[in-house]
Amino acid sequence: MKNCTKTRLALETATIKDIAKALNLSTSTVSRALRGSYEINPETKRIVLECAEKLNYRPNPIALSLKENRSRAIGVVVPEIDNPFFSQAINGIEAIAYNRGYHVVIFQSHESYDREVVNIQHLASRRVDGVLISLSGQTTHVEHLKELHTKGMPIVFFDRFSDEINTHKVVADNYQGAFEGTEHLINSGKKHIAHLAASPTLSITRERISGYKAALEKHGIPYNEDFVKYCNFSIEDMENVIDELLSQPILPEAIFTVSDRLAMACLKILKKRNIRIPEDMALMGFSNLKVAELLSPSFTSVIQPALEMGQRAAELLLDLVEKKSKSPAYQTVTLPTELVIRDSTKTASK
Amino acid sequence: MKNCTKTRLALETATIKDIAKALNLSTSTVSRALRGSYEINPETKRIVLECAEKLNYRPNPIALSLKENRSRAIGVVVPEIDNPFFSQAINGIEAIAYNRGYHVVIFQSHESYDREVVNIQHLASRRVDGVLISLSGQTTHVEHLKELHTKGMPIVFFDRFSDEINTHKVVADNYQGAFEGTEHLINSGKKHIAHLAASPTLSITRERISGYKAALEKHGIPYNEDFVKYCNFSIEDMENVIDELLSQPILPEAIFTVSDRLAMACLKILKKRNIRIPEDMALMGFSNLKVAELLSPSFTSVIQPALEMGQRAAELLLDLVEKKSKSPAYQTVTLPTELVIRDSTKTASK
DNA sequence: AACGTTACCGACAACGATTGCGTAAATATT
DNA sequence: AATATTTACGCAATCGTTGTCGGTAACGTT
Repeated sequence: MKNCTKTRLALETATIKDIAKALNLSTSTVSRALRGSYEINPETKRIVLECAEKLNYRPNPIALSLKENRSRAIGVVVPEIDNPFFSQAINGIEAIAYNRGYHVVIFQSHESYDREVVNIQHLASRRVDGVLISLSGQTTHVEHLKELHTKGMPIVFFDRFSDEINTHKVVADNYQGAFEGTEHLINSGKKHIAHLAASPTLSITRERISGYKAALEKHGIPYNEDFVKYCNFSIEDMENVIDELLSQPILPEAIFTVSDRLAMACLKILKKRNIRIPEDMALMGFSNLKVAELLSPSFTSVIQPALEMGQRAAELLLDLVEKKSKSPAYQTVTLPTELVIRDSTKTASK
Repeated sequence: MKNCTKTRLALETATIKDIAKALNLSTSTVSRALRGSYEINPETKRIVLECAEKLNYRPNPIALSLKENRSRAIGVVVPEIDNPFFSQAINGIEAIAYNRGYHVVIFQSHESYDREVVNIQHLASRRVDGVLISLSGQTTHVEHLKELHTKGMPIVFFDRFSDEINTHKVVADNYQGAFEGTEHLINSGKKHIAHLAASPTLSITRERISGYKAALEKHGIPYNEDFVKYCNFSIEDMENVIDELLSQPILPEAIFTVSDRLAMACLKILKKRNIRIPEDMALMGFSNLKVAELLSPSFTSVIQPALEMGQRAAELLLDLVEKKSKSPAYQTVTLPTELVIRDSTKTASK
């Protein structure tokens, strides 16, 4: 009967015990009443519900997590939040997670392998129910993930994956996107087409180069490896590589960049050098910039469905998390890209 | 001695109990050994540490959370992740949280009051240790936050705050930024300057309008309320409002937009109408777009230190979280903005 | 009247970790 | 030698919740 006024450090929330005490019931009964168990008197239920309402009772998810050995949270590891592609993907992830009752815990690898490993360790010890990850540009081996995966942690890759782990993957059709993009440049009359690639260790890089090569081959244009430049993600490195490309004996007529940041760096340097786009040099990108059409000149892009990729990946992950049956029917979802042609590749010989 | 092979649903992780069993010790001893308690035999410690290492023991943060009534996670509520300002801010938040041992749980309000309320409820029941929030454009009252706050939940506002809650706030110097921006337009020879504002309920909106008015007043330009337009955040609404502004009897010579999305929408519409920038109309924004300089024309902006705002806010929040003393010396941190002048406001009469 | 059914509810253990308290043995003190 | 102290560890409670088991009524059945 005595109302205990315990002062906790943080916010005090009513527990099932408080309700039990107030109503002179056992915690078991209260628990069952709250979950609507059939073996509780409807009248008792009513009273319990009423009291719970009055005390503003909220079940403690931490206690539940401990009991059920699940956290109802998923971890997301991306190279950089502040990158339109990833922030759009996270938007999609959050949407799905949200209405399936999960929370999203964010980690950034900053394109660093070491950070990625630490992130994974955190996620593991955090007991998230599953992991969505897009690999860092530095990542060449995935033992850290493999260990987690064999231990039973559901993992789904999106965009940047590794073949060494057999699980769901959600990717854009990088090959086709690069093929169409390159073909568009070719159809615009360009023969010397450079390809500014990201880290050579990434799956997306390889796929896009394949598409690029295939388009060249289809149109009988010889492949020139001097026209393909890789770079990691530091600003200086990007600018150096681009400078290097533009200082070659044979200047390309077109540059196909495969990331937003590369595209921006490239545009900046070209402008600085007073190279006219698209007259002197056509430019296009694998881009998720919403402002692409407002750039100067408006930017031709192969657009990836970032939001949808996030959604699909989250759905697949949560299916894995909630699936009791160990059905390893792992699939690779390939989403179509879209080529949007704008001014940066407009052919002069119109 | 018997090695129990319990098969849990998810990943099996060694617990303190497993170590105790393997070493024929009590869990208390193991626990103390792991924390390096002075009252444990150094030799015993060694053995325990060794065994923990071998079993790849990781303390269960959920169990700790339950015991200590804290989660070592902070909740972040933003209107939209996929918005450069907020993704940059989250970047800063994640950086600080990361190296202070906290995790970041993300929520989006999508500029909806209802979503924001639900988010707050989730955060509360999730038992995060603190909340960082930037209010939604629809939010006019903050009872949901006030309740949480009076219950003891540390809350720190960044960018969009409410005066009704007495706590730390981290904001950009919106007044000064708007003042300088407006003055720049005036100095460029413009007299009819429109101000495209966000939701009138937001603190940032009021502050910026104040700065705008003050600049007008300083230069003896009468305030014309037809030149100030508010809009919420739906694309249609934005375009309607802009269309409306551009269809007035007196066309402004310059538009000062106060968000990235508004600036983009505005730029788009002006281009569609073949209104030349800056000849027919100067344009500038309160922007965090990294590509602002690459837009067509390059975009004059008042830049907010988004990353730093996130960092400062996270620091203040974690200080609150970890502070034992209830010292309500709440402060409002105002970070300076920076006016970057580019082509979109270049004066023709140079 | 004796038994079996239901309906309803409580005690207890468990999830993983920490901690106050107790206590045995080993050592030190007188 | 008797006592006091230290060393090193175990027991049990705790955090909030749920599952298992069990129990007690009230009722119906023979």
